[in-house]
Amino acid sequence: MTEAATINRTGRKFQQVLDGAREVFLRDGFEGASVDDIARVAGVSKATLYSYFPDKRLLFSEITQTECNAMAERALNLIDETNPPREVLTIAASQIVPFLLSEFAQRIFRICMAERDRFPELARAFYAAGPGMGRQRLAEYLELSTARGELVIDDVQMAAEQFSELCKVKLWNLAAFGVQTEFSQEEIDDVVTNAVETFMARYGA
Amino acid sequence: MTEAATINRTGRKFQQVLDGAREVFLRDGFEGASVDDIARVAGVSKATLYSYFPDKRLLFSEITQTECNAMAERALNLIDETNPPREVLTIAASQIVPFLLSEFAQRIFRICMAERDRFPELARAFYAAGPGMGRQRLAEYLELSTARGELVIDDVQMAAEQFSELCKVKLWNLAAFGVQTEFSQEEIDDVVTNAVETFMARYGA
DNA sequence: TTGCAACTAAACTCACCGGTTTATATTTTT
DNA sequence: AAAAATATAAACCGGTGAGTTTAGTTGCAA
Repeated sequence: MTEAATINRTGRKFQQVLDGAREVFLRDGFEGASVDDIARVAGVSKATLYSYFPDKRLLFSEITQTECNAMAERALNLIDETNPPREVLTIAASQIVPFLLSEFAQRIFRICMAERDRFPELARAFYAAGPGMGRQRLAEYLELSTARGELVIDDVQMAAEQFSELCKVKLWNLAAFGVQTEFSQEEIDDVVTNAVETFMARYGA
Repeated sequence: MTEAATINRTGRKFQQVLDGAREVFLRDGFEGASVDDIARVAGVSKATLYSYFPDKRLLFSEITQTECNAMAERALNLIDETNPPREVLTIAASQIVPFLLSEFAQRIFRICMAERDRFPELARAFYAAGPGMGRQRLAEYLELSTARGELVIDDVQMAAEQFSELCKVKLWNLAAFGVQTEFSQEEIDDVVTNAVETFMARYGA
């Protein structure tokens, strides 16, 4: 007994269900999304949906985990370690800032916050795959660059955190609180250059 | 006609309702809180509650607006402008960091994120009363200190934002994503001194 | 004492939602 | 073509939650 309550991935319309669930969950969050709505958007009957997934929670976990992995993948291929720090950091910031402001990153972040009590694992997984991974990657570069004598850093983890945080200045709060949703290239560049400038003022060789 | 659907503040137990609603909303958020539960915690019948507030939404707005104003009040009396920047900023950061990590600030933030689509005004009001107000206050000090020649800042708004953001390093993310909830004085001091150090490296005279 | 206003508990309406079942139809396999 | 697997619509179940109604109680003021 004790049915494993697992996911049945064999059906013809499995991918349709995933796609529909992704759309609705990203739009409405966990509580906000109704299973009927997901089935309708997926172009599938509710019974079919339930023949793949034992319940709503597992469907939600599946979607968000997939999304987190996809994000980690994207975040990984950002840094070219051969250039001098100022250049590397400027390029990195130029990619980090718009990503942090993207509809996608903002949605996922909000869902994590909203469902943190219901799904503590979700927020933690997102942290590990997203901000945590990015900072780790950055810390490795800073370590290398310090060894080369290009930077002077005693605590690379702290330095990496500070740089990430400097990338959130101004615009991220505006986006998160819904005060402003569109950002000009000038606004972004301003944040990027100031992040690099402040970072280099402290850690530049 | 078109009943104003307004709040009736005259009843004897009005304050009880507010107190109960504050507790339950802060604990469970908007969707998570049931009106029955609020009435029970407030020690009041549901009919009485509905004789004060036309609906749940308005009750929620009332509570959160009150909370935001209270927070703005607290945040205002932080800075003593007569001391040198390094000291002022260290003291400010020492108060800002623990506040950002407090159960209260975290709860309100999460509720704002969770209900951003349902109550866009709520998140914006919180931003204006909280982060926005704090940064404005800090910017004024930086302006003053720059005029005195103690600091060298061309864009004080940007500098204020950077300092606030440096206060969020490491610990705030851990708290927001539920990875860690308790923080030692050492962890906090580490963030504070590094925030001040980095800030002064860029903007110190 | 009477009358009135606030309050109460409890039952009730109505809508929605997660999940199941049923009876039928379509595809795929043999 | 027959059998087996898969999908379907629609009805259904049990539960919950917002908001209303009702019938009765408390307390105060004239």
